[in-house]
Amino acid sequence: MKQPNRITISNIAELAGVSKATASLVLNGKGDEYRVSEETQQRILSIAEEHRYQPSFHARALRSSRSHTIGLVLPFLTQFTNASLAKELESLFRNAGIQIIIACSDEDPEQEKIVVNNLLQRQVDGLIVISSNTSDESYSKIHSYVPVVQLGRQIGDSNLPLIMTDATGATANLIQIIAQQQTDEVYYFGGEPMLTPSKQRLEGYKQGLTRANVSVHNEWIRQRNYFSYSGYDMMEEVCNELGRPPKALFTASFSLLEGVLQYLNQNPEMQSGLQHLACFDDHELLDFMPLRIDSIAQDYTALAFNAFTTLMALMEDRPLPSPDKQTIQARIRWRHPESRRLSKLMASDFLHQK
Amino acid sequence: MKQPNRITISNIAELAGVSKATASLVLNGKGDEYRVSEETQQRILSIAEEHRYQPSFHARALRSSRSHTIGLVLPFLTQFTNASLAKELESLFRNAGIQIIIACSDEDPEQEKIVVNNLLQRQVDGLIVISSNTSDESYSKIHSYVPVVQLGRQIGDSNLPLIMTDATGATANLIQIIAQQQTDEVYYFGGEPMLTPSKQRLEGYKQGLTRANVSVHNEWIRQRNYFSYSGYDMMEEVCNELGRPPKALFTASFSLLEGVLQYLNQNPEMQSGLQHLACFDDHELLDFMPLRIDSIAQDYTALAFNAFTTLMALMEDRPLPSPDKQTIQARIRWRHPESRRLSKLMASDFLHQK
DNA sequence: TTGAAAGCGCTAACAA
DNA sequence: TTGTTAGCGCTTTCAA
Repeated sequence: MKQPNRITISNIAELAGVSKATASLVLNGKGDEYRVSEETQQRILSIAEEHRYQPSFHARALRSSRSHTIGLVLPFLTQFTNASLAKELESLFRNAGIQIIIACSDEDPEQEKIVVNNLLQRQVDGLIVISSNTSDESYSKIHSYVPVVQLGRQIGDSNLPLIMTDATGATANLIQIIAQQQTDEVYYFGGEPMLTPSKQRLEGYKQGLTRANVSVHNEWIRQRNYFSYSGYDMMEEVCNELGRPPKALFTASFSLLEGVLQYLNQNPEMQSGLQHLACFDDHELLDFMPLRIDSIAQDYTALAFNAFTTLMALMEDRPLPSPDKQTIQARIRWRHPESRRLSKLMASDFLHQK
Repeated sequence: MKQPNRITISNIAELAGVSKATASLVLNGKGDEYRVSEETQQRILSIAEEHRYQPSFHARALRSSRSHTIGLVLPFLTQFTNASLAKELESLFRNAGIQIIIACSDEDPEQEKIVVNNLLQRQVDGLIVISSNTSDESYSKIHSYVPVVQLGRQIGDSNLPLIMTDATGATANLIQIIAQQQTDEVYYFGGEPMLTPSKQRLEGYKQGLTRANVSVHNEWIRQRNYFSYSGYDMMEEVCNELGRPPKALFTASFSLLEGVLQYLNQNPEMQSGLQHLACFDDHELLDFMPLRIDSIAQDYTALAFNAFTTLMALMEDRPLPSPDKQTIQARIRWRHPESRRLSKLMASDFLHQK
């Protein structure tokens, strides 16, 4: 399967009776700048069009050491959050003439190293990472020659540019409302405790309880990893311990919620008594669930857009349009009728105070 | 943001006191073949390792006109089906040393043309397309120099290699069981009628009705496009016409089902009377829905794997491992208790006949 | 057993 | 206003 005889800039130049250099200038829109005569320009352009000239990407990349390609590293493409971010980014960068290469780490730091290396070998001009690492050591090195932007998750306490959701704030607001209704107990199921989003969500949970005057019980807090089976396992564990389901439960991710739902589906007797179920991240289908699950919806468009502008600025050596660390507000989707009522109440209280 | 002084093969050669050519040979594992002395080989290899030599991707691509990159064109990354396929393909190709570039067409043939052009410009070595086109004209041309594999959807009656789900068979089986329970009416909501999967699903629907001795009523069949709002609109339309919901309804995609569910959520009075709801494509969350929705689960792993082996064979000019057109069986997820009972009955009948 | 040299397609100094 | 030239980093004859 061999390439057809690609038409090169030399061919075009020859056909137009000019030199490669002139052709290159014109084809790159620098014709006027270098004062190539209008007539020559037209000739070159029309010949190029006629022959459907397409500059060779790799030649250009080799020459200019810019590949017009960036890498996006993420754990799983099948997680709705990641797919949404990828989709938004893909379209933003494509419109800017930049291809984005998606690489999956499967939430595995080793794998992540491999795929990042791969991307660097391809001379990506920039990197957006939703990292599974807890140390930014390697990324800091990389950042010294290829800009790196952290999206959605902070790697340890990295100083690299970061765009993420205000998880603490949103979680605190959500938990506060739930804890006001369910002062006896509010359980928390989380993923890898070392990941920054986990810390923030847990912090938000604690703040929420405190604001509702409910003291934090450590036995309410369970953390494992973000795979859905962990949600299942933790739910099973708690239900067995209590001999009943928890009265209120917040899961720090949608995947964990799926595990919990699976458990409930297999053990329907555990559904009654579970008064409040809520989770971080949102899905349209939650609107049609019998359980009224409150959820936190991240703003993918804003997250992607800010990551885009930040990386573009870095790649073009422009000053950053906004601070290094950017926090995007999330929106809480109230589905539980009582939660909805209370949240409205609180909002109006807030207005009155003003 | 400039690249660090990349270490090139010339550097390595110089440090090892050999020529670029020798270094290249050794670094590409052709040392023995060309009988480079063991000692020289070791020297070159260890120096390369020490300096973490990484060959320049673009130089190599320029020289060999193979980019070790393939393109994957799909409508939306946020659709679970596409994300699942992309994920499987990404890992298969990565393990084979090939990067995959994902490009979204947003289900728009014009956009698709643009992104495909983009990919070709990057000299992808192959193309996997989940196309929104109805004519394979341009792909046929492309296929003459870059192999193209159709995945999940056939473009018109294209002869290009094709891997897809046996939608007709699965849909027929599903509909047959439903129609046996609900002989009065079984509605069908579909997407773009010109797309092959639409035709196959509709064909399966008709076969299923026929097998159940229910005659096809054209007013049961509505087709628009695959966006979820169309599901909503069609549902609204039918409910208004009938003054009640249809007794049984099959949607040709998950997205259409979402629209239907949204309508039902906003018009809860229309939920009673809707005895059977089923759809093409599956989602874990359906297990937790109050409505027992039967669904058809495609086998993403098999689809991706076959697309992978087929494209690899084409790229390496090997004979195809399997026929040009490959059909993958789907699995029906019975959730409605009566459907489940009937389907088991039928399976055992089938065994008895044997 | 190794090296010299050509060239993939492109851009950008520098000349003319 | 346009052309000449020198590489970017690599592979691959061909020659030694």
